[in-house]
Amino acid sequence: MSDKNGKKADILAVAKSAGVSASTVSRYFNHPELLKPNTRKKIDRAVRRTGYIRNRAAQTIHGIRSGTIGVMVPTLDHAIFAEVVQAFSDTVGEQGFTILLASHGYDLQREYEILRKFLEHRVDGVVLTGLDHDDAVFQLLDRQEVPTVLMWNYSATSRYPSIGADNELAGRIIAEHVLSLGHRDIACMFPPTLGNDRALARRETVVDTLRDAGVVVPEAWMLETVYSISVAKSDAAQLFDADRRPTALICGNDILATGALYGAAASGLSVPQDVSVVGIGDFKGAADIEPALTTVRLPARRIGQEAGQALAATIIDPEQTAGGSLHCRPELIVRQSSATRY
Amino acid sequence: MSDKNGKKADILAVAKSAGVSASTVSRYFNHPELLKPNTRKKIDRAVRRTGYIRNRAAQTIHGIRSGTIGVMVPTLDHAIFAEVVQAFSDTVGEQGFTILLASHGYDLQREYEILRKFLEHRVDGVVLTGLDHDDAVFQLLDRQEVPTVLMWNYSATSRYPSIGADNELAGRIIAEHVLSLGHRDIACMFPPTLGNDRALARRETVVDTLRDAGVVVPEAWMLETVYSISVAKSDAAQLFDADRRPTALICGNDILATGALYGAAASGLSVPQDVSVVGIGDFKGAADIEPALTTVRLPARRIGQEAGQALAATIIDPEQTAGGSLHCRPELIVRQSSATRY
DNA sequence: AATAGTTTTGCAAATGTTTTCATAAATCGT
DNA sequence: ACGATTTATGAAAACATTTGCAAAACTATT
Repeated sequence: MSDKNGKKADILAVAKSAGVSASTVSRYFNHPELLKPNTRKKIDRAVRRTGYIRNRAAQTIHGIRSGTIGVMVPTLDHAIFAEVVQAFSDTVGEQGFTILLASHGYDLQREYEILRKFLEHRVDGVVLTGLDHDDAVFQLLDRQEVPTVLMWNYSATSRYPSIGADNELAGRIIAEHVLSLGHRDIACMFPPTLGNDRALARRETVVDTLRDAGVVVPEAWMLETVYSISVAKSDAAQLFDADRRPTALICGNDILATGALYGAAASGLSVPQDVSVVGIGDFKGAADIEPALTTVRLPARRIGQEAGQALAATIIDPEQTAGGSLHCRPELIVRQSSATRY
Repeated sequence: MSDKNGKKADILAVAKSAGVSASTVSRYFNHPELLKPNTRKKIDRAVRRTGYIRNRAAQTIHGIRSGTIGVMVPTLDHAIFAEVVQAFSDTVGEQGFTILLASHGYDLQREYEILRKFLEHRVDGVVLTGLDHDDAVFQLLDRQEVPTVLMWNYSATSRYPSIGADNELAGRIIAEHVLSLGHRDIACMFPPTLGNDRALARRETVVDTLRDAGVVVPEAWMLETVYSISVAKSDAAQLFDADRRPTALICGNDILATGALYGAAASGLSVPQDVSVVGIGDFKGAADIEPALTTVRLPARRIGQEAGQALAATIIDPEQTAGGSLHCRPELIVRQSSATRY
């Protein structure tokens, strides 16, 4: 069925099989309108016959775009990042890009190494998660002049265009919500903030907002809990079983909040009557849990799309679309897990 | 600080800057042991000075491996796939591979297109999710002779090495568990099976196993529910609110089961006293929900690792490790959501 | 100091494509 | 049927590397 069954077909094999030159075959793919319909047909058949597949590596060394975008996330194990990546990938996929994906596990040194790998592959652009990165990372990006967007977080003053939610705002929103319900005895549960600027931003703002309202969170109520429902559950249960307990618990993300909800149940407390529990994120399922979780929505899907849109645009026309950061505003979603202190 | 600040540095710029030839620089990267320590040092400095980053595209056209692996999943929005991908990526990352990731959204035609893209990028290997794929996909793989593994599902007779769990077995295990508890009035809730061989395999086997035990599931109890906690919740609630209701509900995955648990609560039923609910998957959080979910564990993490291991091995030494499928056995995890019919 | 052997380096060809430029073929008006 | 345009094709250079081979630079041995 196929010519030259031995080695894999290259453009020359196709040319030979079609009785034309390599240049013509190249044009067949890149500028088909320049070919006579008849030649086009001949080449078409030859391509089929030989099973030829274009070699992007060979194109790339001509300075042609590689058609890849490097995407870096801390981990895919958090549904929220998976969602962002999915949306991003779909969006740029429509424009013909394929993503190179890697996760650094909150290790900034690894992030640098992976970025180098991306650049070795001559990605047309890169997306990093969050605003804070090793200085070496930024230097590398500067030097290589590769289109970059920082996604997930937003800051007007970020070093590269940032597209995402303002996590400080998210923290403020949820803190103000809890305060507005009259709570004064408030505990916090946040993930470790090392190498995680999102979590850090949220925590700081929550604490600040509470303090500005005259509420200080006692040391013992300032929980640092790893990203895990079961750990959050037991940490929360322990908190609730203590002599004195808070009337509200602000969690750094919905996973912790979910665990906290279970923890409350395990301690025999009912939410929101005995204690209010709130999260940040509006992860999938937050609406469905019992009781439905009050939280701040970080629009993951939209962020992924906007980031994809923006990066693809910059890659395709570097002049035009340089620079714009975009804020995907977080939004308070009040459900059943929070109520007025009574 | 850097020479030739204009254009991006290539190997020749480094060579010039170090006062050696391009070949020597190439060897510096590929066979450093062939260089004199002194030359090595000179080149080292020149690389730093010029900010040179190797161009894998240019290497790839010499038949050198591209260092990429194409990974195709239906979607990243299911935590379980995200988990597999994460494990896979980490595993092959250790061997220096970066993954090209794409999702086809259960559209087999798109899968073919994406596979072509992968091949254009000259991936060193590809991973597909599940056993069933368009014939064109298999033909392409055959023809291009690219190392391939099918992950997530296992079958001894798969067309390419498959590494994953036997979904039929998973279905049988959970069905037998429910039967063993004495249930006879059993409902099923499965996702749409179009383009989803995993779900199909599970459903078929569940139904068969029940029938073999003399239990037939009435039409009205055979729910087809999209992958969504909230939809599952309302579907389950509707099921439970009917005149006659089952004493057990077998769900095709843990997301549906989670929804069903909420649905039961909404209908005022307690699990497992009034009704047993079981899932398949053992997704993260299945252990933590109230009541903790009885399910069949599909070892996602392990599957990703094993698949990565196997594929990397085949790529690095194609002769040695051709072919081995591997079964990551599913395992019944009995928790609180199932109990003897009473 | 000269020879043989070994290690290190450079030259040039090769890799699979795109693209510029030149040429051949087709089309057109007369 | 003729030259003038226009259109379609091919030859060769370019891209950033690697690699086989040969030359050059060392070492060791006498």
